Amino acid sequence: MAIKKTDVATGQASMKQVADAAGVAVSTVSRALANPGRVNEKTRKRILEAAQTLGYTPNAAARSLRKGRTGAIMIVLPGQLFHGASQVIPLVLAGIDRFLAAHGYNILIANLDRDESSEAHIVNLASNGSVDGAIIISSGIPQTSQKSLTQTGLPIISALHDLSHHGIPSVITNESEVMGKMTELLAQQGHRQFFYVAGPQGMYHERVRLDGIRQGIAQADLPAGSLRKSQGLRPYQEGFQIGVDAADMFLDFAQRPTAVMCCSDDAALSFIAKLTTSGLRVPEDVCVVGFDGSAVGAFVNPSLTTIAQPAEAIGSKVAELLTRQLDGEHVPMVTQLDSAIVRRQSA
Amino acid sequence: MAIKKTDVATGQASMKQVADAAGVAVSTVSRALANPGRVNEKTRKRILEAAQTLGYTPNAAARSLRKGRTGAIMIVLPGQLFHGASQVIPLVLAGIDRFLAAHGYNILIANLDRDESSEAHIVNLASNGSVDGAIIISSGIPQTSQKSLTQTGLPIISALHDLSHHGIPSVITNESEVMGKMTELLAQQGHRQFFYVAGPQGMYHERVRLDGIRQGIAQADLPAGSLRKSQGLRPYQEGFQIGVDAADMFLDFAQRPTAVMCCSDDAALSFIAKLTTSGLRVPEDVCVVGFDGSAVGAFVNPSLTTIAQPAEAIGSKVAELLTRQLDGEHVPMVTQLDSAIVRRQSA
DNA sequence: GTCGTTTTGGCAAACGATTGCCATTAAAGT
DNA sequence: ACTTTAATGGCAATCGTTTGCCAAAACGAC
Repeated sequence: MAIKKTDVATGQASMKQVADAAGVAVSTVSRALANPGRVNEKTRKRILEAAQTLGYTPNAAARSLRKGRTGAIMIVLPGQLFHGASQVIPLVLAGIDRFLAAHGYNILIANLDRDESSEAHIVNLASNGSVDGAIIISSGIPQTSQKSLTQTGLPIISALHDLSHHGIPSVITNESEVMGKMTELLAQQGHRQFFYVAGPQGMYHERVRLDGIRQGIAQADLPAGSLRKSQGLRPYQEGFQIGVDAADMFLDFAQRPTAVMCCSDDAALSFIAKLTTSGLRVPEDVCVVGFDGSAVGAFVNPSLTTIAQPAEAIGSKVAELLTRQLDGEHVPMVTQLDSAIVRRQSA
Repeated sequence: MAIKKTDVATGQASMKQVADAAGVAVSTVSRALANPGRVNEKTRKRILEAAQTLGYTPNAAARSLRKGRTGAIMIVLPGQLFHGASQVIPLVLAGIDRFLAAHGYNILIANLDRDESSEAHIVNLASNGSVDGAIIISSGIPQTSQKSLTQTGLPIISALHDLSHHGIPSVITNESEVMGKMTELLAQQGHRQFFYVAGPQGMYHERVRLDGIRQGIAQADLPAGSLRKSQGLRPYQEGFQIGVDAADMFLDFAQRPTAVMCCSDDAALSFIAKLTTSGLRVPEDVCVVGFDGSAVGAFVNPSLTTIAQPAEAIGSKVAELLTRQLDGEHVPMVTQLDSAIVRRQSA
């Protein structure tokens, strides 16, 4: 603490220094910068010049301490990100980023993983005033043994997962409906036996997509037994292994289904690769459809029929809802956007 | 400002409230929490209990204002992230995250894009005291018309790009050497004409990799004219289009090269797809190798020969160097880690 | 019981910005 | 010229922590 007040070499310039340089009080500097009309245009210009010369940047900690807001939004990711070809999460992020940046918010990515320490970190960020709101992407509510994110009182919106029953406004897609439509389409093409390459059992997406398939099968007047599924022991991040495991199971069937629907494009790609290696032809012998609409799907052989979610739109919608909530508006508990079937060679 | 000091309903509990509840002064609470030995074990226990009951979490803004440090490290991404199958950046991130989390730092992802406003945002974060250090991943130095990141005085480390000539310690791989080795390997297999599917012209990676290929060609006693290359008009993010464009060029050659090396796996995948569609066989007619070691490469047909960078190791190394620099240690300007050739079917 | 030493806890000053309130000055109205 | 009103700038409190310094209390040695 031997540093003198007037020390200029200490990296950043403070408002005090700008004030001294311009010959005014700090309060005037503050107003000149934030409150356009409040200070005489002439002094204001002098202050701006001084700030410019000193390379002044307002200190974030001091500002948010005083204002009680930080202008930052926390993004909670589903964890162990990006281990496949799927681009859904990055695109959602891009949508969020675009909207929030345009509205003067910063985004703060809270986690790259979802282990115990990450959960603690997330809840802590929410509790210690680092952020003004949170967006949960495609996952459940972060919580530690002590406290859950909802208990922090922070405004939260969920993307891709329906968490409305926990009181969290959610932006989701009609994935159930689209899966049903896809099933009907395949049935119309003459398929009678279906196989679903499942993601992690019991997860939200799995429940609703499976529901959709079952409805599609009923709609096509086929027996419920027309659908078989893989076990669903792995998380989405292990998409390629999901496909490989499922292919092993598939190849062992005495009577093989002819239409295969996968929980992700990653799973579909490795599933197809394994089938091809075993001498089966896609789509001649077996039709395979993915899920996600990954860009890579257009550049593989055969190109991949899949379901594309409006990922970027979901992102900006979620961001919009959060900012509206921060402004005290009331937002709908469920917002639904439409996914689309992308028809290519594999089905 | 009509809120009374004693107002408890205001969300977060403050240290003052904990102090009151425990019947001590705030300074004692602070010491009890941070400075184990400094306060009597009995009062300490009472304070911890009070904190627990009130759900106290120290305010981040206040703490960092006082301490002058935030405990956060800024990550600068190369922009428009993750539009292909490459996993390099995410893996580097994972490595960074693991190391920094273990050492008590938070990570703050500064940008998802790299446009003008992102650059400004990055420089601003560095200037306003939000972070203690920065890691630049595979890109140049962020700068606005006013100020560059280096001028903020913030400790910086670079990953994947060699920025040592700007005074920034850098962790890179031997990509030049490996490309040379790969070229020699192909020459040994009998290939005499090479084609390089180029990334954005003039970029660091492009220069060193091309150098490596040229050296490999010289090493194999082949004329410099054995190497042709595509134009390199697109950024890495448009990897699939890079491959498609290059394939168009390739197919137009009167005398086609038989060995193709690509700047990314994305480019290799779409290049192969286009060739296959045009009736060429890989690897029988043309050998193709990628770059990145993407997971998807093992699950396509033919599976992709590629070069895998030690991405996660790079991440943790970069993080380690930064923490050491923050502790006042001197760190080497260049650290090099080894990439490896992954031999699969496409070459 | 006295004196010296070590614990232990509190006071108050920072950190850097924002903002309510007041004093001064300038402009306008009569 | 005198009063009223508006414009302008400064003082000082405040946000929630951390920490140097000091005083009180506890302890030990004699």
